[in-house]
Amino acid sequence: MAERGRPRKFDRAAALRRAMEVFWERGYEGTSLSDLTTAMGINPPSLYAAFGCKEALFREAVALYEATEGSATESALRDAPTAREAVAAMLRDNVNAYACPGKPPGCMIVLAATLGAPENKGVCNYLAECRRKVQDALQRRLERGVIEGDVPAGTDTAALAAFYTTVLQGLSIQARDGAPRARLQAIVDCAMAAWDQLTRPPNRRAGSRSTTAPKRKARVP
Amino acid sequence: MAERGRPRKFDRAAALRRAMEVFWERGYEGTSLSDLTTAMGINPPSLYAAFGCKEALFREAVALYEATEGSATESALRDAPTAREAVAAMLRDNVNAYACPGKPPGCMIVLAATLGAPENKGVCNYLAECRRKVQDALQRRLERGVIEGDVPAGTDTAALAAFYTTVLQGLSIQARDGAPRARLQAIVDCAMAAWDQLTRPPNRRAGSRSTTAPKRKARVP
DNA sequence: TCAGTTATGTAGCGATTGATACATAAACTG
DNA sequence: CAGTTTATGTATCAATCGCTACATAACTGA
Repeated sequence: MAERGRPRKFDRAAALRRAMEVFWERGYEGTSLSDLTTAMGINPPSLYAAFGCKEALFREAVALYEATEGSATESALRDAPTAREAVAAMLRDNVNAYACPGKPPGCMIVLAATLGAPENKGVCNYLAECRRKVQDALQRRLERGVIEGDVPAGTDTAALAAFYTTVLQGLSIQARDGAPRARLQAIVDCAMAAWDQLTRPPNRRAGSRSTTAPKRKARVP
Repeated sequence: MAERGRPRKFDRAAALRRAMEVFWERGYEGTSLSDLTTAMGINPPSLYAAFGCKEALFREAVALYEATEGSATESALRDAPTAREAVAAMLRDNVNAYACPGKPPGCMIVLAATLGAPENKGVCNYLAECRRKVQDALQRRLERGVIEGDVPAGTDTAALAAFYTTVLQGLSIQARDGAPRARLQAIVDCAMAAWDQLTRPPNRRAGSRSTTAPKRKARVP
């Protein structure tokens, strides 16, 4: 099982990490092959031999991102003892990751390919699926909270998961726009302030009236 | 003051609208000049004579977007009688805009140029400034609520504005990922459920402890 | 009628895009 | 050693990128 042929001259893992950093900073369409080969310190044939094509390299870069920079979400949801603490830890740890000095601000999976040309739709859909998986994992964690008793039965776990995922995704935009860590954390605190209200049993919930059609006349002070 | 020279053969406003739709759907870097001229029904020289260059056309398209599709935010903040109703209306109206059939889902200003190549940094910064203006307008509306008495004095209007702006921006990602209007509205309801807690006077606020460093041991059910 | 002015269509600019052909280099096996 | 296999560097490829030169068309005012 020994390696055949001429051995690779560069460190594949290190080169992949460089590629990830460039994609994270500039996005998929904003990164050219020239940008990649320069950052990775290799020539195009080496890149194609080792990674296949630009899109395949990007997918590997996303996988690396998930396993390293983006691992806070999974570990928070897994390790926290209650659903509430899991959500709070997930948001807090991601805030720390989004505002880490020396690294691109915000989440690569949220930012690197929101829109794009039709020929890059595969990339956009791939990231969308990654985002959906995060939301699903959050919802499962909430449902586990219902089973374990720290979240009341009847809680709308799907809505709750969608809400906190939305906040998480919005935080990436805020981080890219230059919001410092303290402000991101303040946003998280605001989001967590809704927890008690959102996990109140439906029958005695107070502030859950819909905002789609205000029933009563506005109170003018 | 009559017009000199050969008159323009195409409708400039209509062509700009077509350009806006393409940018909205594919983003700045995902849209080529060929895409634009095809959608606008004109040839490159006409585009450059009428709009200058790709970036100038994009900025005009953004301005058109703000004046039409994105006008809900401004009108909601201006017309609602209380700050709370203003925020609720802003979120609700934007949800309706984000999930409007036949139009690209989500907000163009949030999605069209999150990341990009260094040479397109001007475009990204321009959109970031647009987003900051929305957040500033929201904060001013909250401060008006403090003055008019429907928001308690001492409320952290900056944090509140950042929070609801974050939700608004996250909703664009959710919309692009295919969330139907009902789910987007459910997210808005979750965000509004935090209002009472966030506008409670600071001294008797209950759930405002920071999540940065949990002080007490987790409660295990 | 005739400059002067502006818009249009054709055709193509230099540069860059993602991706390769090809000869050579460096390892292994026999 | 020869033969096989794989990686590397050079030097591109066709296609597309954003953009424009140029001749002509269609209007104005004098």
